Amino acid sequence: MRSLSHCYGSSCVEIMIRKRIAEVLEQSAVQAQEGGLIPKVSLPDVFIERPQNPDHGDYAATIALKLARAAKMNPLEIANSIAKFLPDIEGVESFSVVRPGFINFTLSKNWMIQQVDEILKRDDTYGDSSLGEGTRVQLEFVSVNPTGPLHVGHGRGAVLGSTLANVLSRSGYSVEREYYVNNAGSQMRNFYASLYARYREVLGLPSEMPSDGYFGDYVIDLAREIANERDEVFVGLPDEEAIAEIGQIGLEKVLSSIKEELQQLGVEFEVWFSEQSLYESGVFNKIMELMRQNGYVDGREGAQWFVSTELGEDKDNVLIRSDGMPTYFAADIAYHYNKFLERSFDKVIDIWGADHQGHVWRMKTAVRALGISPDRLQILISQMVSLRRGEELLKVSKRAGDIITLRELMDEVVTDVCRFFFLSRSADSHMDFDLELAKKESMDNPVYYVQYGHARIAGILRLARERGFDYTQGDVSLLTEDAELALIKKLLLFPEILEMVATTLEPQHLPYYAQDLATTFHNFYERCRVISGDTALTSARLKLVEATRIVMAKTLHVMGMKAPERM
RNA sequence: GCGCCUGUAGCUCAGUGGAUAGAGCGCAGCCCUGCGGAGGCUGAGGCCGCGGGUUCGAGUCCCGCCGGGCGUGCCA
Repeated sequence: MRSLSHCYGSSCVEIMIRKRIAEVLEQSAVQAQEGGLIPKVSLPDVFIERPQNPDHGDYAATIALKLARAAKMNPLEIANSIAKFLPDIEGVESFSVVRPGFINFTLSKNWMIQQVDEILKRDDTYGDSSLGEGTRVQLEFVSVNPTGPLHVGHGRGAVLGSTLANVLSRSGYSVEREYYVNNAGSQMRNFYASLYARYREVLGLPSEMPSDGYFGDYVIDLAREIANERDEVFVGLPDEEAIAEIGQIGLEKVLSSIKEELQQLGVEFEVWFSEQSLYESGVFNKIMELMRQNGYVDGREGAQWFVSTELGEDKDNVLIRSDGMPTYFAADIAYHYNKFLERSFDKVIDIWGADHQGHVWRMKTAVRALGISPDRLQILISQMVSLRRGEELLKVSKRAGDIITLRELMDEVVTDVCRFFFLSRSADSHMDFDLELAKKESMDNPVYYVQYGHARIAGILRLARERGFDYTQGDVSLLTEDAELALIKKLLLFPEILEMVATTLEPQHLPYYAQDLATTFHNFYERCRVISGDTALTSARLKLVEATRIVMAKTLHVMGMKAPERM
């Protein structure tokens, strides 16, 4: 099969027939225009959809319907005109023009069946694409202040980010994952002071917590830990010095426990970027100067303001407080300057929690003020997570006393289930995480349903090996049952799912696909005996089973989950 | 008040402007002489919050209202 897209990799071949259909349709539409059958209006993006109704074929094009208005023609007539120029397409058996103007395509069964061999050949690169054409994209996520433990909402963002990183790197993007460590702001100072106060308290010395300090119990635990390890070495120091030193130790401890938890959740980063370094490297001063030169900085009330109203924002924002301390926002501007102009990422994706919503617009405005196209910055907001257990509904709030930490969640729920559940909801939606369902190790739990599918497949392949079957020469054309074809069709959908996730940055399609694939496989399994006395048929079916294993394992792996051989 | 998100089956949620709106759980049934029953099949259950609009076509886009969440600091 010939490749339709620019490939920069070695063994990159596109299996996506959908792309081919779109391309051919566009050409035919142009030809119809040149032949005078359709007025020469500008063509809409050719979108090929998957009809829900099998009577409508495997793919459907709506280009004629979309053209109708501009062309001032009956869409059916347009569709017929385009259809006149449609050449034969490999893999497409037939097409038909249907009222009110759809062009429906039906794939050739024979072609579809042959794709099983194609998948086996591709193995775990099946579904990879060159969509991104090597675009360098930075994915920044989690980036929680190291002032305390992660909560479940952070876990959601972490899973979202790591999954998108997997998908994008499979789709021809060069991806770098980064955690921005806010180790410089006033919140950190506040945390250090709180920790120091607790430390003195642990040692029975007079102490005073900052009024807006961190009152969580974990600070006391941390202080106790430090007191145990370091005894009373900080007692003799002047307060400022002691706070700085003990703060540094606290920061490292919190950070390493954050790292550990994320690792347990299957989330890793190439870069841990220090906010402090923005000041040390001079980028911060540089962007302040730049913004000043461009006339976006104004001093009033003792502070330095970003005059974002000049750029259409509804209010100005403080960059440097009247006490001389830069705001988080100002540091973030320097950080984004660093991302775009010093490290030259083509594209930056930030994943923030819903509580940072108000920051989105001004960040985009600031990027614009630096002369960078805001289109290169994409900010995803992951909404709140609520936990429930039966009737008990607990909201997760940083401010409230009863924080539910990611640690607590992971103590109860295994990683794969956490990941699958977090991924199953679109980032835009607030989610209810049902602990009861998550902990069930039964068919009620979709995670086990999917993984069971994989284990079942592994079991069949294991048995085949034990019985000495060599299916490498199997003839896939023996796969003619409806259940077999349905399974093959589902496998052919996989590259489209990956492309959709890479394009929309909405990974919830993955768990849904995984369930769908598992269901289709189980159905096939019920109807088609794989290992039987018919050696030829067995070999053919083993090929299909192996192809299914490849796709199912990959779907799970992209989601950061295990594909178990046994359960 | 203003900004962002959200409202789809009893519950939790999918649904790239298209043709008859889906899944899981729950509910009512059915299917084990053979590869993993942690399975398969069937059924009931919907004014897609409400009202306008755009469009050949709206769960999807726009406006208004109602309900829920988050934000709205010289916090991050």
